[in-house]
Amino acid sequence: MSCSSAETQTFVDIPEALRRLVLFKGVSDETLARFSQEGRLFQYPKGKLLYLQDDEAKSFYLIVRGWVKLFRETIEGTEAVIDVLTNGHLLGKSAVFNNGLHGASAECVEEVQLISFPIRLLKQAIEEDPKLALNMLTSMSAHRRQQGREIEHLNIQNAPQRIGCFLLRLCPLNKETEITLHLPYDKTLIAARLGMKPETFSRALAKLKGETGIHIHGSTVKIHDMQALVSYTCSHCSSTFPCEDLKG
Amino acid sequence: MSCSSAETQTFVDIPEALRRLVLFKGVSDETLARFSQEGRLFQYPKGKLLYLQDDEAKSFYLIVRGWVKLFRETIEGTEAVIDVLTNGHLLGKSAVFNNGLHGASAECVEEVQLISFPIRLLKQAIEEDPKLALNMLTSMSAHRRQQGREIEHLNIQNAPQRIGCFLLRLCPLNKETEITLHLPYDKTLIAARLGMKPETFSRALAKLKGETGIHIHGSTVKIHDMQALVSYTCSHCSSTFPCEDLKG
DNA sequence: CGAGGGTTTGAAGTGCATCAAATAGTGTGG
DNA sequence: CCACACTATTTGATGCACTTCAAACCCTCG
Repeated sequence: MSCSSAETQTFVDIPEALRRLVLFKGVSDETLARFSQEGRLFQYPKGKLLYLQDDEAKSFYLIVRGWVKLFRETIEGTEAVIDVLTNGHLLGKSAVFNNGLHGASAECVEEVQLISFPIRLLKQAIEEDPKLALNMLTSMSAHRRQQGREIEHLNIQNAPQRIGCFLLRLCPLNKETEITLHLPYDKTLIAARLGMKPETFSRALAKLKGETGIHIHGSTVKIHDMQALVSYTCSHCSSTFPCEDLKG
Repeated sequence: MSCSSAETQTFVDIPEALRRLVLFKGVSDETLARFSQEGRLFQYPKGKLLYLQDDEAKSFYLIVRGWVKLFRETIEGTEAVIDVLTNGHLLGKSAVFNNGLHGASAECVEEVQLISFPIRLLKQAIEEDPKLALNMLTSMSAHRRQQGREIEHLNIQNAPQRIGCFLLRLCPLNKETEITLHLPYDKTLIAARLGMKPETFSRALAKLKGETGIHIHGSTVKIHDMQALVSYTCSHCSSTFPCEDLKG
């Protein structure tokens, strides 16, 4: 396994990490063992490019720690951020159905630990293990629904509402009381993720603050009236509040 | 099979129609026969609602003729058009992975002929026939890529460019010479499909005309310089021109 | 012919982008 | 611990794109 720049290896229980994934739920021990055996842990610094759009996909990855940005860019250099992924998310697996090519580029947003697996294992396992194929279908379907919501958001939510929606998806669902949370990555990236400019993000966040009484200090957000945030944000969306989340 | 309003039955070769679908490629004759046997042809008038978002899905559908609008709406009544489908497209199948609920509403845009199949057949067949599961994965994956492109378009293309992209996807790829085509459904609906208002569509189309030399008369579009259209449109997109299409 | 929906046009407003500059925050070396 | 460099974030001023509201036009169909 040849790898370019600054990466170190630490201990991670790969079989255990795999077992926790929805994608591998109910999958045969043999299959799991094969993945475990060929999985390799890496650590990459901020800025490390994992792969480029249209690269041939040799591996797919499970993120163990840190954030990875998925993006595509036009000839003119404009960049569209597709998604930003972290712990427990899988990366690059859909190349299996894309002629073996990556559909987007992936870059580490900060120091990242991930496990890489040969993508041929996945391709093979999907064909041989029907359970894995079903899991893949479930996960892909959830992803599709999520994308559908995003298309809708871009169409009918304004900037402050898109931010509200982003914040709500960070909230733990159980507690009723005041919620404090931290923005998971920097505001510029959140802005790009939501399809807006940093300046717009800043102003929209200020507006959201005024409209819903949330409190912001740096990357800390305090929500004391969840209901106000939900009603301001979700009125312009066809989904009802606790929107499903997705991993894998 | 109970059905509400004005529908009539005509002859359609259901086994043949199924065989043409990518989704059923390589699927066992037995499975195909089961679907054929339970498939029912219907004809619905313009405006007919096939199902509503969050309805329990009893059937999925294969469109034989006509156009069907897929949409979702907010509590406040704003409508987002997800997609508009026609001949050879399947409708409602993803409910299998959505707890048996439809993820969007579906309405006939004009007189429509379609074949309905019990969705339980599909659910069952996916679990029993690995080939069908794989086909489903392939088709879902293509759909996901398409959605990805749409998210990108909403982010980085302007209105005239989105229309240009829409037109390009209607063009046959072989011929080099002048292309004449007809808008497949009315402009108001195209506008909604592209995430803009009818007025914007009208003005943006006029602008596109000025920029690329296309000619428009009613619903007829003449493109004499394909290259001009491609370069105006696709410069703000991360995909290169002949974007893949998808059915099923 | 007249009604009604689809389409276009005009005038005015809103939201987001852009450009420019100030401010806050972070990490570095001294 | 401070000064500097550099980046992230905010703020202000201005412009463009798309929307909104209103009205005209056009086409089809009864």
